Amino acid sequence: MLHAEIVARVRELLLEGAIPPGTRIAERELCERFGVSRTPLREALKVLAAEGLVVLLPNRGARAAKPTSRSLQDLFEVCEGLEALAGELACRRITDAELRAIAALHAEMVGHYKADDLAQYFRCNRLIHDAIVRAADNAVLSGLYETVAARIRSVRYLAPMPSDHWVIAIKEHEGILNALERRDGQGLALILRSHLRVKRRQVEEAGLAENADEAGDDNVTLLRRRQNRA
Amino acid sequence: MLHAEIVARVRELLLEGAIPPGTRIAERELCERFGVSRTPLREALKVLAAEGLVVLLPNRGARAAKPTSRSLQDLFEVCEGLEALAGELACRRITDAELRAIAALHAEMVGHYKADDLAQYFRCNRLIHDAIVRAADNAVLSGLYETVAARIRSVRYLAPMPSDHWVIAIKEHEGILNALERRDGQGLALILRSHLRVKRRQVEEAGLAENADEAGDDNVTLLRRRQNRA
DNA sequence: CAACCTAATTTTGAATTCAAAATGCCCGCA
DNA sequence: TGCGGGCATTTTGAATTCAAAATTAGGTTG
Repeated sequence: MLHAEIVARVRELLLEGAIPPGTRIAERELCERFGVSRTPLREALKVLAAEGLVVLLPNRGARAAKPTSRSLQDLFEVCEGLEALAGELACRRITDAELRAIAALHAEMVGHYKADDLAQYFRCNRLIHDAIVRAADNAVLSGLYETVAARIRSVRYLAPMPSDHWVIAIKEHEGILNALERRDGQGLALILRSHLRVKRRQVEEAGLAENADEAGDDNVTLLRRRQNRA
Repeated sequence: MLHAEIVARVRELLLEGAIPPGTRIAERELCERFGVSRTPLREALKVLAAEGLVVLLPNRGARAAKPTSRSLQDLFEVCEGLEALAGELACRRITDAELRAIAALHAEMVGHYKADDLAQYFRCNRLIHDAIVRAADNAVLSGLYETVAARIRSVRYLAPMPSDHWVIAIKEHEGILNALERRDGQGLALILRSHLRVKRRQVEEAGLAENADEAGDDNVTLLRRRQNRA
C-alpha cells in the first residue's frame, strides 16, 4: 500500500524537522524524492492536513503547519486532558508486566539524568508517557494522543531545559511511577497535568518572544482575544 | 475546492445513516452521484479513513466503519475526557453572552421534554454540548470533539431512551447549567462525565447483544481481554 | 451434484494527461 | 529608476488512462 507508506514518510519528514514549519511543500520535489506520482502524494497531503500537520492553501499548494503560540497553547491543553485521561485509565488497567517495564524505563531515565545525557533522557521520558497511554488500552485515545503529542513535539527545538526544571521533572516522574503503583488514577492525572504544564510554560517562555513578530495570530492578539472573552 | 466539499458530503452520508455502518462503499456509485471523478473521491475516503469513519481494505475498497462494542467503549471514554476538559476550560472562559445562550437552549430543551418531543430534545441537547465545547475556546479540542462525537452519534439509532433516564438527563443538565453559572470547572467536569456515562450504558445495553454475533471483536472477546489485563 | 480450476469482468491503485489558476518575467512607460 | 501590464512558465486541481489485483462466471472433472 503506497499511500499509507507516503503518509508515514512525509509525517516523518515533518516531525524530524527536515521540512521546517512554515515552509512550502513542493509536490514535484517530494514526488521525485519518493519516486511516486503526484496522486498518492496529494492523498497523503490531504490526510496530513486533516491531522493538522499541513495546511492547504487553495490553488497555492501546501505548507508545513507552523503552530502559532495560540494553537500551541490549545495543543498543550488538550494534551494535558488526554494524558490525564490516559493516567486514570492506565491505573485501572495496567498489567504488572507493563508496570515493571515503566519502572525499568524510569530507572534508566534517572541514569541518563545523572549522566547528564539530555537526548537519552528525552527518549526515556517519551517512552514512559507512551507506555502509560498504551496501558490505558484505548485505541482511540492512543491515536489522538499520538497526533497531538507529535504536533507539540514538532516545535520541541524551542524549549531549552534549565537544570532546575530538570530536577523538578525527575521529581514529578517519581510521583508518576508512585501513583501508578498505587493505582491512584486521580493523583496520577493531577501529576501528569502539572508535569505537562511545566513543559508548556518552558515552551511558552522560550517561544513566545520569537514568533510574535511573524505569526498572524500572535501573543498580543491572543491576549486581547482571551481577555475580551472574560 | 472540490475535495473539501466531497469530504463533507460523504461524511454527511455516513453520519445521516444513508450509508449504514459496515456497508461497502462503491467508488463508482458515489462518483456519479456527486458528478466527480474518482480522484477527489478517493482523496476524501482517505481523509475519512484517517478520521475513523471509514476503513480501507487494501485492494478491496472501502467500507463504512462499523464500531465494535470495544471501539464504542473507547470512543465514549475519550469523549468523557474531552467533555470534562471542555467543561473546565469553558468555566474559565465562557462569556456572559455564551452563558445566556446556553441557558436559553436549556430552557428550550426543558420545553421539548415537557412536550415529549424527543427529536427536538436531542437537537437542543447536542447544541448545548457543542456550545460548551465552543466556549472552551480551543480549536484543537473542538476538532477532536467533533470527530469523536460524530463517530458516537453515527450509531445513535441503537439507543432507545427510557423515560426514567430522560428525567435523570434533565436533572443532570440542570446541574451542568448550574456549574457553568458558578464557574465550577471541577464540578462541571464531574457532571459531564457521569452524564455521558449514563448514555454510554444505554448504548451498551441496547447495542451489545445485537452485534455480538457478527463483529470479530465482540463482547466476550472484550471481557476476556480486559479481564486478562488485570 | 459438488468442488475446483480457469478465463472474463469488474474494481482498485497509481501514473499520466489536461485545463485553470497562480507565479514569474520582460518590456513599455512615466 | 520605479511601476504596471501582458505574456510565458510553472503549479495546482481534477479527469482520464493503464496495469494489477480481486471478484465473478462458467466449464470441467471427479
